[in-house]
Parts: sequence; structure tokens; C-alpha cells
Amino acid sequence: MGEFITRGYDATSMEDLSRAAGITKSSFYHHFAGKDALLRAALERALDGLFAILDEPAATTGSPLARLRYIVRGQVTVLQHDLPYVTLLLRVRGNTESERWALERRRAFDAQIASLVLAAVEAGEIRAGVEPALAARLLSGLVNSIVEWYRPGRTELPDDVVRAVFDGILPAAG
Amino acid sequence: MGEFITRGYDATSMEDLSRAAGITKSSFYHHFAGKDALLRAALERALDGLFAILDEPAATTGSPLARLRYIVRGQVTVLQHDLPYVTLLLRVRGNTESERWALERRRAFDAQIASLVLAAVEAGEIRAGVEPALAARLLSGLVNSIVEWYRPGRTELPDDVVRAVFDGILPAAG
DNA sequence: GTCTATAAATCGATAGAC
DNA sequence: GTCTATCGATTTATAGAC
Repeated sequence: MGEFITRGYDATSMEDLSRAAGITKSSFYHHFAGKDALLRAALERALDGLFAILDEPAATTGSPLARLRYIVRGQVTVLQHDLPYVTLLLRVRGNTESERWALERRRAFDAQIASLVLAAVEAGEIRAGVEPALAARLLSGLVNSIVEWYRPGRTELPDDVVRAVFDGILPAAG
Repeated sequence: MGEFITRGYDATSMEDLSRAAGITKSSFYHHFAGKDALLRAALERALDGLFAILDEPAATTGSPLARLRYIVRGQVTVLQHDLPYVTLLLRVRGNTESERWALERRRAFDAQIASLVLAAVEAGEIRAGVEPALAARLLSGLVNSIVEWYRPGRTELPDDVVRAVFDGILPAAG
């Protein structure tokens, strides 16, 4: 799994994976159906974690802004907890059926965020400094980019990210 | 080139590239030294474009905040102009010597941004709502994430991004 | 459950005719 | 410059002994 992250899915061979597991390639095939099955399981785990946030009570009740803050915070938490799986999800290009399935579900998740951003703007809770659809994309991009550098132990990260998103990454002093 | 973007570098074969060019694989090798040479040239182009921003007068004179705003704006402009090259750069994992070279130069670029963020905070020009090093990472992540969805034609994007970064992606209303 | 051996396909790259 | 043909290595995956 960690092999997929460091080298990339396509550049990682079953030989690489089995060696990392300390067994031969044949033995490795005894435990896992194949390369795509491994990928599929990892993508499912990441997507299940993300969609679970949307079903929580705090994500379905209250003002659009409060729900949005809760979801962003939860998104960072899932990213922390399932880092390798979410990382893999965010790097999928759509080369196989499993990858295309994951891309579609990811798009559905992002669309829910985008519609919530729009609702918060229309409710007058946040300012529309930039187009709501653009704001939603930049928001998702900022959150997702965390997988590129996060290492376990930074417990205050979710709150910091929420602050950066809603108060400004680099707000003017004064 | 576009093949590397849609399928990923590792999942794209020389056969794929030559077919896209309308010639056989052998003929393709007559024009290009090999797969790594293609990657290397693309990465160089992306990095040259990014580092060129740092050498411009507006990026080396004036207050840290003004320089930072100029660089962020320029970064988005380079990303728009050299989209496939920058996209490739941001997806490199470090599997070959060329990739490791590119990763190192990218880190040097990000480090310059980070030190400028720190200078702006210490000069009292921006607030330190979050740790400056974290703010710099989120800033780079937000900007880089644009390659995931940008399509030509959105000329006002650099200004919008600067606004989102310095005024807040989703600032509170009022 | 682990191994050796190997199949069948594909990979990056080259030889050499035209 | 383009082609057919092919090399040698590597790929995913399987067969079958222990």
C-alpha cells in the first residue's frame, strides 16, 4: 500500500509489493486477487470515509455555513486517518474501470461541497469575493493538497485548515 | 505530451505516444531520444517558467506582501500558459533521476515562497492566523490544485486566485 | 501458505531495409 | 523519415510441487 504512494500505482509492480510484504510474488497472489483488486479496495475505503462525513447529523442539519465548516473539518480528519487511501484516490487518472468508478464518486462528493458553498453564499453567510463554483474548487484543492506533505502527529490541523479557509490563508494585518 | 497528462507518465507507453503522433514507434524514436528525455524536457520547461517569475523586478523589490502577491499571480499565469508541463511536474514521484532532479527544484521554489510568507508575517503585513509554514503549504497547494480542473479561456483567474488567497476563500459576510 | 518455474503479453529501445 | 522485425527485460498472473 505504502508502495503505491511512494512510487505511484502504475510504477509499482506486484514484485515490488510482494518483496515489501516479505514473501514471493506467487505467495502474494494467494492473498490478493490481483493488482486492480488492491487498488479497488483502497479506493473504496477512501471514498467510504469521505461519504460517511456527509451522512453525519452535523452535516445535514443547521445553516449551510455551519454544515460546510463541519464537513471541511471532517474531510481533513479522514485525510489524516486514512492518508494512504485518500492519497491514492486523489492520484487516480481513470485508466481502468475501478479508477473511472472512483473518479465518478469523487466528482459526486465535490459536487455536494460545491452546492453547499453556493447555498451559503445565497443565504448571505459568506461573501462572494470570487465565483462560488471557483471558491468550491479552490477549497477542495487546498484540502486535498494536504496529502502531499502531511505526516502523522499534527492534531490541530483540522481546526487550522478551517481557520485558513474561512478567515483567509494570508489575511491582511490590522 | 497530452498523453502523459491523461493517462499518467508511467501508464503511457512509447507505443501510445507514437500512435498519437500518427507514426510507428520506430519512427517516433527517430525524433526523440527516449521516454525519459521527453519527460525531462517537459519538466525543464515547467521549472524554467516558474523560476523566471522569481527573477522579475516586481518579485525582488518592494514589500514582502507585494512581492508575494506578484509571485502568486505569476504562478497562476505560468500554470495557464504551460498547463501540461506544470501538470506533469506536479505529478512526479521521484522514480528516475530526472524526476528526483525536478522534485528538488520544486522544493527550492516552494521554499522561496515559504520564506516570503514568513517575511510578510514578520513585517506585520499579514496576520498569522495559522503558522506561516502551514499557510505557505496551503497556499502552494491551492495554487497547484488548479491544474486538476483548469481549461483555457478563464483570463481573470490570476486575479481571482490572488483575491481568494489574501481576502479568504470563503470570507464571512458583512 | 510458501515456494520454483513459467506462460503470455507488453515494455523501452534498436537493427537495418527502403 | 518511415517502416517491419525483433531483442532483452519486465509485466501480471498461473501451474503445480511441498
